[in-house]
Amino acid sequence: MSTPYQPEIVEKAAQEHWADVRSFEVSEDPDKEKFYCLTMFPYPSGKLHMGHVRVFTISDVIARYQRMQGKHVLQPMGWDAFGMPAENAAIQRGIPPAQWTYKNIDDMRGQLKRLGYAYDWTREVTTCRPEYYRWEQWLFTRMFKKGLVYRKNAVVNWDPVDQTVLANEQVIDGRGWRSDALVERREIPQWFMKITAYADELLSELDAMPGWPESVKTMQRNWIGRSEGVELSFDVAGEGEPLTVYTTRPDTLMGVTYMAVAAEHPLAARAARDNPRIADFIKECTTTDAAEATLETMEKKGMALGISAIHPLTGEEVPLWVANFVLMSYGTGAVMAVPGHDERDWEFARKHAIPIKQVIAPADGTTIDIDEAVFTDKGVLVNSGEFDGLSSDEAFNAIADRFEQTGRGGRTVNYRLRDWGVSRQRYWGAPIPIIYCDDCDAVPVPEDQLPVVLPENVEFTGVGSPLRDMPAFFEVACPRCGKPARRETDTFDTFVESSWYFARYACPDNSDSMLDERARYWTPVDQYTGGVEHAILHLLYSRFFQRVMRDEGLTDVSEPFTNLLTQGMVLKDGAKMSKAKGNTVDPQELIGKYGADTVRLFMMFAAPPEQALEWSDDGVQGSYRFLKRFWNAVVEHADRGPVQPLDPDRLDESQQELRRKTHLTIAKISDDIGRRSSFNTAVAAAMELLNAINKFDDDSAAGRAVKHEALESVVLMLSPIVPHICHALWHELGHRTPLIDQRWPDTDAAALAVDMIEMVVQVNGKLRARVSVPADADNDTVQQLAIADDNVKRFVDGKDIRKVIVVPGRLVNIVV
RNA sequence: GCCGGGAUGGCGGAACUGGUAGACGCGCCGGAUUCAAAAUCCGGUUUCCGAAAGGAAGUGGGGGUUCGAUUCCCCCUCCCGGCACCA
Repeated sequence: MSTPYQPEIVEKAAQEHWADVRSFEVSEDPDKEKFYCLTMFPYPSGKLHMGHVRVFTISDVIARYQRMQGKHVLQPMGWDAFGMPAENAAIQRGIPPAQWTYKNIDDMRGQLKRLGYAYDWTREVTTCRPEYYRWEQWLFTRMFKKGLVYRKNAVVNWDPVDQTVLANEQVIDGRGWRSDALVERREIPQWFMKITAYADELLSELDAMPGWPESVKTMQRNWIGRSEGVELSFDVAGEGEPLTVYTTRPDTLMGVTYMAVAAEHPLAARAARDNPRIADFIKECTTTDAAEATLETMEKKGMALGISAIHPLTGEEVPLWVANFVLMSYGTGAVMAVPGHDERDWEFARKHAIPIKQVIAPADGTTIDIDEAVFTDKGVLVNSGEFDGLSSDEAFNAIADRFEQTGRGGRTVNYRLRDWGVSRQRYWGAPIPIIYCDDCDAVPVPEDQLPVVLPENVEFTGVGSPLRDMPAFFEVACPRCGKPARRETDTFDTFVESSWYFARYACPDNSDSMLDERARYWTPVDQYTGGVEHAILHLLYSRFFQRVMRDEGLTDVSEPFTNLLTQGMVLKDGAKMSKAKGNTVDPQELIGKYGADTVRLFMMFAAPPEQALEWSDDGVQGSYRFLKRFWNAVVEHADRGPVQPLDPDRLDESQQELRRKTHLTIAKISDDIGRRSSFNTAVAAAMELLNAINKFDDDSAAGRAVKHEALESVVLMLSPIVPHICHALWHELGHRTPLIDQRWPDTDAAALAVDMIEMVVQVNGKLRARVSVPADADNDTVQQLAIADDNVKRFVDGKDIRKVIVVPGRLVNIVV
């Protein structure tokens, strides 16, 4: 009786072997082709969840596959350890955020090890450690000196009851999640990084990134939102300062019938001084959260200010409105409104009985009724005086020229992208290295005083940051003049840590500089894998930081991630697994029941990596069943003793057939994993081959040799996905050297050759027969064979053959 | 609201460049084994008509291009991700 499959024993043995010989620890070797395989590092939230298991397994399969291709593979792991959940846990359980975080990291590291991932644990990075975040503090001070960071007022969600700033996530239906108070938009001074200085480069380089999904590049392009337009100024009656607006459609300028400013705009404030209704309206506008989705979906409201702007071309007066959909943080906080040719302006004008003027007519000469429907396409100018008859594009230039000549505006390039606000009014983050001095203003902390260490043993109440109650932290001397000064108590956005960790894995132990020569060897990341929810922010900030580091002379690399794979979520009952929904499945439990390999196999088999994966308990059992069949097939074969060497020239037909299947499968799986990242079909192909092996009943010496080759191939090809069972089965097949050091199998082209192929015959596009034809038959022969088929005759006889299409090797379509 | 993605048997999915729709797995049905059950093994399984051979329909809905469309184009519905302080 053979040994049954016992995952716990098999997996322990494999993991001990990898640990003993330090299989995954790598150092720089310029003679070898490197492959840097990285997963978006996890937030240490407590325990591993299925989403983690999925993304880490995908990455591990790629890393192990590349290693078998002979690459020198680095796969590190670390912790995105700052963030709000630690503060929440601290409030709920009275544990300091640091203590909670370190405990979670220890738990999750243990779970990762049990899953057998090929990580170089000597490079582990934890972002809440001063030895990590000191370098982003250092880079911030460098950026300060270059003018790449600056301070300005910016909007936050203010909870008037708890007297705290809330994250967008903490605002539920416009109310604070704990206080239930209506949230207000409030402006406070915050630090910004000038990502817009890199907008052009971040945009144009996307064209040279074939390794990224088109969808992600499109999202980034749209997010950066480069537009070419015209900036023009309107005089305001009774005001010295003109009102400047930006438009991409200066051709519609003659159709302006009103203008709108943001609630926070000085002109709105002026009008509110002697009009309490306007003051109330402005108050109402700021009683909302700051999320763009909220502002874009709420009812469009506005109020006339009783102030007029002067149309810069006609001199006519147009009324000025304050509107809740105009944002102070976008552009100038003011827009010109052309209701005839802009959807939102049209609806607003209809609602408030503002005149709608048609100034663009369709280019094809059709007439339209502008009071019935808005017309947003480009066309030909009408009702526009001297510009009548020009096309929209001609008018764009004519009007832009006019403003440039009069000095009242001109062509500008505008970006939707805004500078990155990095200040957070929270405790559990990296301190922003700034000291405020009454005389010297904001002074960056000098390099020799870094890091600014976050005190870890704190009393955490949840109302405001504890740093504000710690004079020992914030009472400092001004680094420039030595007078008493105050340290910044805001911390960095946690996206700052995740914007450069990938580079730090190359040299996590360097205490003298942010990066060193080792980073030049390992970066850029060859394969980056993570959730599609990071398609814009994290990936764009990382691309920005990489360039800042480049311009600081730390690296020559501009793009941090050469190839990107965005994996889908893990769902159960059609919804994302989450504690709140109570539909989570604990990976630990499943590993205990079936072993890590079964969980890994199911994750890779159940869905393509980019798509959402629907959890299925039955599916996991199916994966377990497959591994048992796999185990038994190899063990039973091995139990029959050693095999003779394979002689490919002396095989009978069924032996040739199995050998052909083996090499077809090698070609298929190599392509699926290596080129397509299509792991689910790779597993399916391996299952098919194993089914063929199990049906192959031939105990002759040649038969056993063919079977041996087939089983070895399956073991090698499944090893990136289920490395533990394959490690054991490789030994079972008689090998002394461990599987982890084996190369990927090669396809033998000679084994793929066939004499006859099956072709499909269609009549008028409908499948009518299958015919067997010689592989080298020409089109005429194929056509004759197809028409000779009895069932084909039934549909062709008595009709005229109009056309015959032969797709070589595939099908014949007879059109009658 | 805006940007990106998705929809295929009872279920997860396959069909890669416009060329056999439903690979592989789950579930279910039937059989073998068993005192019995579990486990395992063998066979079947899109729907409808038919004993079968075979035929008809069929990839979210509507239209179009093509000898041929799950695949390309237009319109629509629903679902998911992101929207700058969740990570």
